[in-house]
Amino acid sequence: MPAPRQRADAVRSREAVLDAAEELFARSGPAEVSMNAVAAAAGVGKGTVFRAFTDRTGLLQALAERRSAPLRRAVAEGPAPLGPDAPPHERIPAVLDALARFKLDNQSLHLALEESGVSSPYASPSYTWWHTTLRDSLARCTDAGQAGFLAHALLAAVRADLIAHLATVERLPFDEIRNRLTAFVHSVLPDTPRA
Amino acid sequence: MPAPRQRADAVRSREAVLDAAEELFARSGPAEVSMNAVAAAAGVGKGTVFRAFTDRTGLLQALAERRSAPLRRAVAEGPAPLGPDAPPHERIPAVLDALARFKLDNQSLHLALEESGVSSPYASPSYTWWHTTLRDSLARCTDAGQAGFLAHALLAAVRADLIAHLATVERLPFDEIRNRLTAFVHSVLPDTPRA
DNA sequence: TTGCGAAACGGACCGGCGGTCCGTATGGTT
DNA sequence: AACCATACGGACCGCCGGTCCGTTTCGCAA
Repeated sequence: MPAPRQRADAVRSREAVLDAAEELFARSGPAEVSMNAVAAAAGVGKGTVFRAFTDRTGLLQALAERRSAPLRRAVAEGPAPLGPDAPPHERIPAVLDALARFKLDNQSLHLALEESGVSSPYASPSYTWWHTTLRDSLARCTDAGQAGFLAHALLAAVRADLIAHLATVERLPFDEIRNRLTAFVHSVLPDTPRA
Repeated sequence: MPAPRQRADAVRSREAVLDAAEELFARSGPAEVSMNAVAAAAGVGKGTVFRAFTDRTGLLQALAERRSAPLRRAVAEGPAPLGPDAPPHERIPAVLDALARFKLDNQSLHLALEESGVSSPYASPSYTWWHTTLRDSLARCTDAGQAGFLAHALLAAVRADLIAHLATVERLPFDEIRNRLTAFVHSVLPDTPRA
């Protein structure tokens, strides 16, 4: 099964839909954008959208995937402070900081993702990847069981809706968020000077 | 405006709907239950449901309100360790522990609530109340700004979907969750012995 | 007890959603 | 050039949350 290949028009459509969706989501809230609207904006039939992405959640995930690829690469194989070679005390705060910034920059997309579908965000492969990465770094500072929970707790602190709330409702400037988040992360890492 | 009074049938209906909804939500997942189904199960017309609760979110909130009243009372005016007289180092872990247990016991309801509607859970009065309570306790251990963020972070660690994930997917027994949560909370409180 | 206006009832109805289906058009291959 | 697999598009479906309005019920006052 050497790669089923895709027809040229198919890839063109796929790209067009992705672009249109990105545009629409950026402009208005997550639940406001219907699949119909996406199809129309992409200049494509509805069926095409669903063939390419299966369902709404699929489209959202593909979008998030594309958008987050650079950050994930930076964490998976980049240089310090994000990359795997950085010492945990440096890497963990850096990763959370980057995640917070990323979620803030892509608010509507993440809100859409976290609330889409019936299932929790915890089921998504993306969450699992971040959790694993973080847990492995944490395991170098804490005992294993606690590392797993801690990774969840840290990720919970940068959930899109919380960050959005801090920025939008509480009107905290991003630097404030960043400072408090960093202080929080340090307080959770053992053997680290308190802020 | 001394209290508009309500007709007897209205209160009867309201109660019936609440009961039926509680039953249905407990039995199956949150998104699975339609307003139609609730109305039918309550032996009541759809219009009645909407007159009593305005919309889906309203029903969910009313349900959560009713269910959480005892816990909120215990925290607002009960004895230590939950009540306001308990010292922060004792009260904060106790409150989070109680919240975790509560969310686990009422999974489907809370999942429904957190994902309902367009708006984030952070907009609900209920969240605000918990946040304020926690922040005020925290303010006795930390500087004010950090207390606000910390309260958010702690509450994020007991979000319904996370707790549900730990219990259901990771199959952690509740006591494990409780232990790790408590250890986490302590690590965040300054001037407290580490576990 | 009866009469009557206000309040609540119920379910047909609406617009719009996510998702499917299938006749038609368009690659790519020989 | 001919052929068929693949992709296209948009009419169509079932269902949902929410509204509307003719009918029933409640409770007060005569």
